[in-house]
Amino acid sequence: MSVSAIGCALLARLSGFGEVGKKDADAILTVRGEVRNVRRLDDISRAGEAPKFSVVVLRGFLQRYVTRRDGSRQVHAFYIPTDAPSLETLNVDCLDTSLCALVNSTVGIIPHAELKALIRERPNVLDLGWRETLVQGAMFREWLMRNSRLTADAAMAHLFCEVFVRSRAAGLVDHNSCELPVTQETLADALGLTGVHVNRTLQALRETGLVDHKSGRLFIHDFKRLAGYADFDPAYLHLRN
Amino acid sequence: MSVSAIGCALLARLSGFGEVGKKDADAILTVRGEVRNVRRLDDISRAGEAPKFSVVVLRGFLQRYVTRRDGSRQVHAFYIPTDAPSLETLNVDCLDTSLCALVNSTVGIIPHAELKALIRERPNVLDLGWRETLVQGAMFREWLMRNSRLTADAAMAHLFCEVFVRSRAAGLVDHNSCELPVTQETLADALGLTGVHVNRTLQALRETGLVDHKSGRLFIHDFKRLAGYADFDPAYLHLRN
DNA sequence: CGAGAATTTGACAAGTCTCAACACATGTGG
DNA sequence: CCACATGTGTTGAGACTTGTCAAATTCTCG
Repeated sequence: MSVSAIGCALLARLSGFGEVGKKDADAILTVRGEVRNVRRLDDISRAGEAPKFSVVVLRGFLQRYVTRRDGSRQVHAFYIPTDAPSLETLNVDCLDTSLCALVNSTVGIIPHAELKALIRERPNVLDLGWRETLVQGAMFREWLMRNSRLTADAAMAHLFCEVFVRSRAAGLVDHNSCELPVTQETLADALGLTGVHVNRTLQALRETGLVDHKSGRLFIHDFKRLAGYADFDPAYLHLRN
Repeated sequence: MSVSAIGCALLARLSGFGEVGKKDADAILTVRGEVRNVRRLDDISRAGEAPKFSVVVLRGFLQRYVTRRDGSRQVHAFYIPTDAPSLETLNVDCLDTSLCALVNSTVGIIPHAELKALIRERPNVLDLGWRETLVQGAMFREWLMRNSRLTADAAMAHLFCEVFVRSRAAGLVDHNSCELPVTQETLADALGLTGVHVNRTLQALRETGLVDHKSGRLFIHDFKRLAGYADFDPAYLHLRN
């Protein structure tokens, strides 16, 4: 059995929120797929297309987004290594969102045919895929709450908490900081704000001393108080432990 | 074979966005479950609980929501007859949202044990459940965009379009109107606005002559122009035809 | 070093919220 | 049938948050 990097990332993700049996794990680990490098701002898939593959992030940082007719943009999710942004597209005819890299990244491309073969062999994997979709749904709901109910400063703090907790779960936190390689403009697209207002809000958060974001990195100086500031509760991420 | 009302609704829902094979359909139709009447504002399940059953709406109107510590509320979705709000809870340990009725309603309660038996017998049903979860995810994303990017009037028009299109797909539209039995306060909880502002916004929409909402019913006088007003594109609902 | 991108700043406009009061409908008990 | 309580819808005035626009500054990278 030859273990692939893609299989490795996929297994890390799927076992993040549920027990994965030995045989299923072995099958997942041998997923072949194709490793692809994507450059910053390259689209991996586009709204309107028919999906032909699913994606696992191996390195870098992606976002899922839509561009509206008037040019404004809404970011729906950020994806860090081991995330599987489009597992669910296996079941859909036409994509309604786009996926792009926010920094040069490496992704695993898993053709739907291969995914289907894996599921045929190990039906439990279907459960895991469903569960992954469901957890992403919970995250969308939290983003909805965040952008609808929180003021700009609390919303930004809340988003920072999410990125930090998910990075920690993926083993990507170094001391008290993690990657968040986005511009303030992108942050604005995620939070439903303006670039200008994000700038001012970030300055305000900076002054609290709880958190900072610079040169594409997030520095959490006091997670507990930041979580309190944002009323952040990680339950919706459905992480184990 | 004895066809149940619950099975009927479930099949209507699942076949709404994908072909369902004959044998699968037959199996779904015989789902037993339990028919339950719930009164207005009764919770069917609550955030924090461990889920034990899934739900199909047979009659009435439900919402999925969270209440925040400060008392504010975010509605994540409205559910009309044939919707299956919590199919996906089959795979989750702890609910992160609550489900309640907004008018006296009748729901089908399907114990997880029975659902699991159905899936064991007809594995394709798993696919359908996954797909249902995925479509709901697409809806959450659209709600996120709506509340983040649209002004109050466009957002309200957009929500009205969604309710109307989904009601039409479920065969619940009478001439040019459908049920939307919610107070302005509830509308505010869904749109991320204040009750007061919803009131004023609704008046503004009323004056356009495109749409009205009164005594729990939505009247669409000119769907096409309303959709234009809100830049509404139903693709995200993934309805067939 | 230069060019383009990203961040920062200021002044002002617009959208939405807050609070408080009032109007209207509904249903209940007397 | 009335009196009343309650929930819902409506209105007004003023405050606050966020957006808009335009320019200046700093950063990044070839």
